[in-house]
Amino acid sequence: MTDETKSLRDVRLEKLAKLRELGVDSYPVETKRTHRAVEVVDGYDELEGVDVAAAGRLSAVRGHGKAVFADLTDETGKVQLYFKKDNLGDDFELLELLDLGDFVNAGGTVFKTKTGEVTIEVKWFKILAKGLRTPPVVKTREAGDGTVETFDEFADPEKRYRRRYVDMLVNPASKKRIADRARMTAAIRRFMDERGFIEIETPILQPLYGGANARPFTTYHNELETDLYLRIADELYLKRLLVAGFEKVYEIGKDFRNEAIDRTHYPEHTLLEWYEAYATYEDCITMSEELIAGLAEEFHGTTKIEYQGRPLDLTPPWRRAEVVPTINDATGLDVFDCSEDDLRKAIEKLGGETQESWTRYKLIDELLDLVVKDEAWDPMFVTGHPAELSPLAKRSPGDPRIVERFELFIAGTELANSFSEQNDPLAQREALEAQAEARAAGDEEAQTVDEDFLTALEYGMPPAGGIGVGLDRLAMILTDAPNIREVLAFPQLREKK
RNA sequence: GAGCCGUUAGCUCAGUCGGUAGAGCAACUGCCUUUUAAGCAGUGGGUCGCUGGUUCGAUUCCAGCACGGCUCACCA
Repeated sequence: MTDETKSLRDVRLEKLAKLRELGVDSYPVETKRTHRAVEVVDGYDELEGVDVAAAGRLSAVRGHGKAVFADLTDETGKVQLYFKKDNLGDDFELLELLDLGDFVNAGGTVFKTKTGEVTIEVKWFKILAKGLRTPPVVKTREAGDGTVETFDEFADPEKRYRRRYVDMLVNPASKKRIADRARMTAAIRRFMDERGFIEIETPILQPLYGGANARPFTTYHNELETDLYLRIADELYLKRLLVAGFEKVYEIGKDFRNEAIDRTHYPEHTLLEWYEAYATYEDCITMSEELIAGLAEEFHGTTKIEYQGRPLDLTPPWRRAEVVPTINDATGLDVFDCSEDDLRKAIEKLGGETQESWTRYKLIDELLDLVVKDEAWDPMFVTGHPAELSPLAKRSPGDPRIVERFELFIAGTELANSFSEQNDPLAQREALEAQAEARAAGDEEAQTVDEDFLTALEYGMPPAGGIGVGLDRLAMILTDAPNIREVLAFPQLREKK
């Protein structure tokens, strides 16, 4: 804490002490509240002349000698309070001991000022909670055309993220994003539930991690005396539920990947996964179009939205691009019938870089990025990945070199990944053992062999379509957030030393 | 991990071609009983991110470090 903070804080501590001397409890238990702020404003026609009581924070104070105007802000918005010495007598002096940010309970008669603002003429008030810190004072002015000009916005990203409660307190847009995200999650659950899916929670602490290629967080359970991993995907457990006899399951939860943070990546990210028996990845295409287009309609009233100043058309059906033909067209190669050297040259020609250790399939993956993903803005399904890139997917009946899979790209980032799920226990074992080999050869992100999962498959898993959808990124698109941190309530920053 | 940029009052920002800093809002004092970025008058508040170097003198120049932002790499 700096000295300056202390001095502002000291002033408030002194006021708190004075209140105590006067016998005022600055943190009382009881609140009397009949209306929320915006209910008073919107209900003016019925409430004119009626006594109401509101509670909230003092967000502005405008003194006029023997009268004071103040804004009282609660979760709904703000209502103006009018304190008059004539009405309040000695209590009027207590206003001196209130500060911006204090929680206050006030009751009185609803009226409209000369300038037409709905206001409560206060007859009584009491402090509900004294604040010791001065909140940043952000002021706004509404122009005639409805645009809002903001002064001294609390804008430093570091300060905003480190004290997110202050950010959300003084920046309505920050708070709205978080609330919109919650609405989005609720809408998704409704969407899934309406279609007969049930949400089942699967383990976050896992003895083995799988279902994706990523480095995990490791932890230790004292009583079991064993290392455990924080899950990197829900996939393998949700598929066990298909074995168990559930036909439509989903889960919304956090996955943990021990990786760097950037604009679209965060180590604990929220994923929606669903699995539907007797469906294929084609069904997942339809359903993801319906889900996301429906959310756009719900949030924006249209599927033609804007993201970061650029039009984004979410109207289904969405474009599709097949991996192999697209790469072949762009490079003039046949990716299944050319040398690794050709692939490397093609990558360099497209402005990419390669690493010595990369396998053929990693090279193809890189080409995929360069050729397909970078141009994807409006939604695009990238389908038909080489089988070696997708150990948990079923091979395409028409071409065993590729799988029944899509990745969905929107606004330049991957939003979903889906396959017709591999349910052949022997083929699955083979694919996972190939992963384990790659792992032994140094690929830290290759998957491991989960014997219990393979055993489950041997009991029989129905054919199924499955998908994982990145909900942080979906929230970014729906709330026009430039950075993943904006859709997280409390993003992590490096500790200040 | 790399490159570029940033860090000055509670908040938003100026500024010092090197002589220990300013504004608005917030705070404090006074005036003001329909204001709303209320107004008017006045006051206080800063080891200029940290540590070193150069210098008579560093917040300013240089280096290192910390934290952050953007871009790239990695990745969903």
